[in-house]
Amino acid sequence: MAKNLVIVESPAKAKTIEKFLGEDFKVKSSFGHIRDLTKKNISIDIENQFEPNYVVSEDKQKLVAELEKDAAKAEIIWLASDEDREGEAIAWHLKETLKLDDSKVKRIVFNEITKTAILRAVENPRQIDINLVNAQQARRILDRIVGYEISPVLWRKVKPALSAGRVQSVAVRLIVEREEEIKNFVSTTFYKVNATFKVETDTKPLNAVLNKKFETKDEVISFLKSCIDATFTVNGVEKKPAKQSPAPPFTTSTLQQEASRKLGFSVSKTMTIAQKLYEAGYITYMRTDSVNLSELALELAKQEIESSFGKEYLHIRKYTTKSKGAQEAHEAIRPTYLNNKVVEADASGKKLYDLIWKRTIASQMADAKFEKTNVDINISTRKEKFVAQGEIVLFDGFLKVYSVSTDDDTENEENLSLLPNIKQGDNLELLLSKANQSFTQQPPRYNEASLVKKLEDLGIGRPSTYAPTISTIQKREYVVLENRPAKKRDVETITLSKGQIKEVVGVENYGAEKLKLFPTDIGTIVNGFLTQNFKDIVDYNFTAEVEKEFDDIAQGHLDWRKMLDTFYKPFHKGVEECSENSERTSGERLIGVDPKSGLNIYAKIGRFGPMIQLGDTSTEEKPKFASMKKTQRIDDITIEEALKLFEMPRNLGDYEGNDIIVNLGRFGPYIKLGTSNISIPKTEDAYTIEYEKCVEIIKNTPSKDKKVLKTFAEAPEIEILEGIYGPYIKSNGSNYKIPKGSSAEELSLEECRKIISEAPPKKSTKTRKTKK
DNA sequence: CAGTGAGCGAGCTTCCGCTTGACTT
Repeated sequence: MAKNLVIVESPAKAKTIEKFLGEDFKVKSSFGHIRDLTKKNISIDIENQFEPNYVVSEDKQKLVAELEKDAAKAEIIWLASDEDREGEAIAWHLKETLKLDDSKVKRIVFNEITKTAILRAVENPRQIDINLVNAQQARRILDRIVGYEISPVLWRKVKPALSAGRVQSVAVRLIVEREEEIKNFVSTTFYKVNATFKVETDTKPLNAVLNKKFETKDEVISFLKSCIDATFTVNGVEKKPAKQSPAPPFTTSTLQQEASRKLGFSVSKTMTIAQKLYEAGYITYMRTDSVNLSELALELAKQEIESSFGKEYLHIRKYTTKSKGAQEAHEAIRPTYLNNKVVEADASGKKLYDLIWKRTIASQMADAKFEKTNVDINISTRKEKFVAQGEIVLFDGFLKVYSVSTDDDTENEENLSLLPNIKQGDNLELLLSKANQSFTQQPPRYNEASLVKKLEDLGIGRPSTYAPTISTIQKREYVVLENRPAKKRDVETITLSKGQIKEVVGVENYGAEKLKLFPTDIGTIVNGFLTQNFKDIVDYNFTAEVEKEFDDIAQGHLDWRKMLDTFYKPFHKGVEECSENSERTSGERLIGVDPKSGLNIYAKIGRFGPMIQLGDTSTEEKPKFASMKKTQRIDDITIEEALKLFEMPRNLGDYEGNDIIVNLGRFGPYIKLGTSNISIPKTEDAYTIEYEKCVEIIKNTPSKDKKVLKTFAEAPEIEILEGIYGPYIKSNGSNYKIPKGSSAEELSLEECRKIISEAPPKKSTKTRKTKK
C-alpha cells in the first residue's frame, strides 16, 4: 500500500501526476469542492458570528468515504488542490471532513503539470493558509446571503422562482441598460467623401479620403462644386515604420471570445469541447485566468517555431495578466505538446485545437513589421485635405499563423495596400469624387462572448462560472438570445465626375442582429426593482470592492466575521425595509380601452409571466386574462395585438366525433381533439389556421401508442416498454432502468419487482417536475 | 405535458465557485 496519498481537484490531473510520482504515491481527485452550505436554506447561523453549516452533498458521499479509507492507510496526505482561494478552501474542507491530523497533512501547490514542478512542490510543502481559507468562506457566505435574502423578496414582489445574485444580477443589468441606451439612441447622418486621382507617373490610380466629414448635403454639394475647377497637389509623402505584436495566449474568457468570432461557437459549446480536449491530454486546463506559459511550454514553442518558420520568427515573451481579480492558479490554455499540430477529435474539436495551437505559437513569435505611407493632397480652393494611406508588410512575423479578430463587424477600415508611385509636388487629376451618406451607429448589443468579456473587465465571475451564468440568466427568462432581420434605409450618394455633380438614392440594409442578448420584460422589471431597492449590490463596482476586503482577509489584516458583520447589518435592514414597504411590481402599463366593452386593457407581469388584463381588478366584474406571446413586449404591444390574444381557444368544428379546438398551451399552440393534444408546428399561425390544415396535422401525427414488450397478468401495473433509450420497466407511473446484461423480454415478474424495490430513490425528479 | 392570474395558505423556488459523469422514456 502506498505510503503517500495525494489529492488534487481534477481526475485528469490525478492521472498525469501519478505517472510522475512513482509507486509510493497514490493520487486521487476530489472532483472540486467536497462539501458546501446546504441547498435548502441559508445554512448560516448569522446570530452566531456567521457560523456556516457545511455538509457533504449526496453525490460526494461515496467519494468522501473512499478518500477516508485511503487517508487512513496513508502516512502522509498531500493536499494538492489549486493554488488559489477556492483551492485552499478545498484543501481545508478535505482536512476537516476527513478529520486529518495536522502532523499527517502537507499542503503543496504547483501551477504546471511537469515532473520537475511536482517534485519541487513535494520538496517544499507548507501548512494550510487559514487566512486564505477565511477569505473564501467570506466570499461563499456573502454570496449565499445576497442570493438567499434577495431572491425571496423577488418571489413576493415580482414573480415566484426568480433569483438574484452578485454576478447574475449585474449580467442582467448590463444587458438591460445597453438596451435602454439603444432605445434612446438617435442616429445622426454624415457624409464621407473619397476621391480617385489619376497619377502622372503611374498607371495605378490613387485613392484618398477627405479629412473632414460633412453633416449636410448642402455642405457636400458646395464642397464638390469647389472641386470642379480646383487643382490637386501632393503636399507631402511621409513614410514611417509600424509594428504589430501578437495577442497573449488564451485564457477561458479570450478563448470563448475568439471561438465565438472565428468559429461561431457558443460559450458553452467551447467549454464542452475544451473539456474533451483536456481529458484526452491534448490541452492544458481550460478554466484559467492566466496568460502565463510554463518554461517547458516556452521551450517547446521555441523548437516548433524555429523548425517550422526559422529563427527570425522567434520572440519568446512573458505575458502578465491585466484582468481584475485574476488568481492565476493554472497556466494559460495551450496544447500540451506544441509539435502536435492535429489531434484525434471530431470536426469541432479539431478546429478549437487548431485555434489554441495557432494562438499559443503566435504568442511567441516576432512582431509583424510594416511601412506605412501617409500622403496629403492639397485642394487649391479649400483648406480641407485629401489623405491617402498605404501600407506594406516588411515582415509578417506572427501574422504568418494568427490574427486576432475584433467585434467590429463594420468594415470601416480601408483596404490598405501599396500606393502608386508619387512624390511631393506632383499634380493630380481628379477622376471621381464620391460622398457617401453614413449614419452614426447605436451601441452594440452583447452576445454571449462579449458579455463574458465585459464581466471579466469588471472583475465579476470566474472562468468556471462564465458559461453557467449565461445559462442561468436565460433559464430565469431575464434575457433571450435572438436574431433580428435587417432593416432598410435610403442612403444618398453624391458623385462628381467629369465636372458633373449627380445624386443617387440607394437602399442599404442595417441593424441585423445574430444571436444577441435581449432583455425580456421580466429581466427589465427585475433589474428596475433591484437597482431601486438594492443599489449597492448591483453596482458595477460591488464585486471589486468586496474583493478588496477578501484580499485583506487573505493577508490577515481583516477578520472575516467582522467583514461579514459590517456588510450584513445595513444589507439586511435594506432587505426588511424593501419587503415591508415596497409595492408589488408588475410593470403594469395601460395600453388603452377595449372599443367593444369599454374596459381598460393592461399589459403586466403575472404569476406565470407577461400577460394582458382586460378590465380592472377593483371592479365587480372579474377581469379576463391572456398570456402574451414570447415575442411581445409590455413596452410596445398594441391594443390590436392584445385583443387578438383573447380570440383563443378557437373551435373549428367536428372531426370524427370530436371538436377540433385550437388553443395556446404552456408548450405553445396545440390542437385539442377529445383527450389528445397535438402540437401545431411553428410554421402555422394558431390564430388563422383552418380546419383542413388541422385535419392534415392530426393525420400526420403518429399515435402515441407505446411499444409494450411484456406484461404480467398477475401484476397489470408492471409493464416492460421500449423507449428511445432502450427497454425499461414502468410501474405505477415510475420508470426503472433495466440493468445491463439482462434481456428485457426474458425478465420474470420476480426480477422486475426486485429491480423496482432495489432502485435508488429518485434524486433529480424535482428539477424535471413542472414548475407550479 | 396542454392556461393558469382574486384570496386562503400549504410547500416550493434562490446564490457563487470548484469539479465530472449520470441521466433522460
